[in-house]
Amino acid sequence: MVQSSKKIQVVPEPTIRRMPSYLAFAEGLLRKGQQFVSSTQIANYMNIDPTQVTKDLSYTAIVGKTRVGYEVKALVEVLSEFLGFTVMDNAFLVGAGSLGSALLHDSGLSHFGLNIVAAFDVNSSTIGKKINDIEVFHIDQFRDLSQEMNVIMGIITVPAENAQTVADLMVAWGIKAIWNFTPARIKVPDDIIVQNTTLYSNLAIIFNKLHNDRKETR
Amino acid sequence: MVQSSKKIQVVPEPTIRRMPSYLAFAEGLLRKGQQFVSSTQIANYMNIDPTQVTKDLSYTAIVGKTRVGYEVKALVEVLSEFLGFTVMDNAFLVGAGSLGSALLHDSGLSHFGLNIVAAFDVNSSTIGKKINDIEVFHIDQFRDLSQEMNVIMGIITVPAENAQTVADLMVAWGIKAIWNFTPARIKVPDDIIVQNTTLYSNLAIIFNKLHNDRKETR
DNA sequence: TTTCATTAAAGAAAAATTCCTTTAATGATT
DNA sequence: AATCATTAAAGGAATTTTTCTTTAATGAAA
Ligand SMILES: NC(=O)c1ccc[n+]([C@@H]2O[C@H](COP(=O)([O-])OP(=O)(O)OC[C@H]3O[C@@H](n4cnc5c(N)ncnc54)[C@H](O)[C@@H]3O)[C@@H](O)[C@H]2O)c1
Ligand SMILES: NC(=O)c1ccc[n+]([C@@H]2O[C@H](COP(=O)([O-])OP(=O)(O)OC[C@H]3O[C@@H](n4cnc5c(N)ncnc54)[C@H](O)[C@@H]3O)[C@@H](O)[C@H]2O)c1
Repeated sequence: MVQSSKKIQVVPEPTIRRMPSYLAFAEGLLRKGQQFVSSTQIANYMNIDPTQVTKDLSYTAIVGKTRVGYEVKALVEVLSEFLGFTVMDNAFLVGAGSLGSALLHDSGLSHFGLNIVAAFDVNSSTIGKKINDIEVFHIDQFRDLSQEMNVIMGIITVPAENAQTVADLMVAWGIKAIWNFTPARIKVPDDIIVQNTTLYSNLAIIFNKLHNDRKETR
Repeated sequence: MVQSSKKIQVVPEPTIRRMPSYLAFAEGLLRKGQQFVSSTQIANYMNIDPTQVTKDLSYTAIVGKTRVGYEVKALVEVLSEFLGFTVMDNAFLVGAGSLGSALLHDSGLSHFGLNIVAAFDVNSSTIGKKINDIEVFHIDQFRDLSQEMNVIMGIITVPAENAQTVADLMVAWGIKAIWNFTPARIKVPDDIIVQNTTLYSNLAIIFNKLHNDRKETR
């Protein structure tokens, strides 16, 4: 079948999912001063097949050296670049509750290219406060701020029943991607990217394995 | 090919991943008083193919009625049961920092069958406190408590560099499954179930789509 | 210098997953 | 009562992803 625009994204999603872990591993090796790392080593760390690693890495610019492996420093650079972690993207977070606060606290996000510039809520007890130096505004101020700052991503951490309302708001003010942490599935125009992160799916997988006495890592 | 022990887990992992969202949707309909729901409706909500829904649901006990769909009440019950959300499992959480606290606050977990009975940390400023009625102990008290309580799962929310230490501890005290929120990949015996939940993978997927001007939901 | 073992890379095969097609059932409409 | 349209279910095709196999390169060891 001829696919015109779909051919753009050739990198399999599972590959992209694994890459941040490759990166984290490589960064660790870099700190320890290791110069080269083989696909076998990475595969062993990840509990996957070595050819999976080479295939995944073949999507990036890096080339390995036979009998030696990949240069750790180059690997870190190439993966960071490839994953878009080197350019900072600005984001708004809506719902500065338990999960929202945790994300605001997470320095890992800024390390991986995401800069949360402001948070929003409706609860007067949190509005006006600063969480990890990020101010919490009332949701009504959303408009003014999104214009000023160059914000392309919205993070939704409100209760599930309010997810759609918040999503609509985000779309209205020109946000391009939404990271949705609620179990609710939101409806947005086709050109808006939505990434649903449902923690409970992971729970379901664990329970399934537990009840079937299985022993996989993945 | 003949598969002896591997045949036990016949349910595809992607199916299990989708099920909690079906459940959340069905629960919403139940609250609204809707009696039946068709695969088309569910698929529309999830932005997937309707046959995917029927195939997924075919792994459970529920049978749909032609021209009507699935009974919402039965669907909720069957999915909850199937996903193991009806039996409560006890868990320990180690690392009562930002993310750990968020999880301790999350009532969704107990709704989905996970009961965090105690938290552990090394930071004296949090030890002794209660987060959402769950007490934070010093990590050294881990042993005594895991014996007393019937704890089968360990949740790791410490900094990545301490993940392995904590995992070793959890294994030593008989925990059967580990839910690992750090980007580090931990090494455990084969019979221990590990579920890695790396939020940064989701970030990588968003960035990839953003940079390729794609427009998928998934 | 020669042999050996380890490795990346590429391509093929296998497996898993999704998507499509067909069939039969049945509530709603006429 | 007859027709129509919607739906679940089952099977198979297509696609995607993983795993296996082969090849060539090269550092280390003999
Ligand atoms: N806490 C967790 O660890 C966790 C885990 C998995 C999923 N989640 C999901 O994340 C979401 C949030 O969970 P939480 O535990 O942080 O809940 P929470 O109640 O602690 O926080 C929600 C926040 O959103 C705010 N809010 C509500 N409606 C709003 C609106 N329309 N606009 C702006 N702000 C609004 C509330 O004032 C509150 O501060 C839920 O959907 C939950 O299922 C949370
Ligand atoms: N905060 C987030 O939203 C977020 C998002 C994605 C991933 N993560 C990951 O989750 C992990 C924790 O992140 P965080 O933001 O909660 O960090 P944090 O620093 O807020 O919390 C870590 C906690 O672990 C405790 N700790 C450290 N070593 C310990 C040990 N050996 N035993 C027991 N407790 C110990 C610390 O005292 C601290 O309270 C990190 O690996 C991070 O990458 C966090």
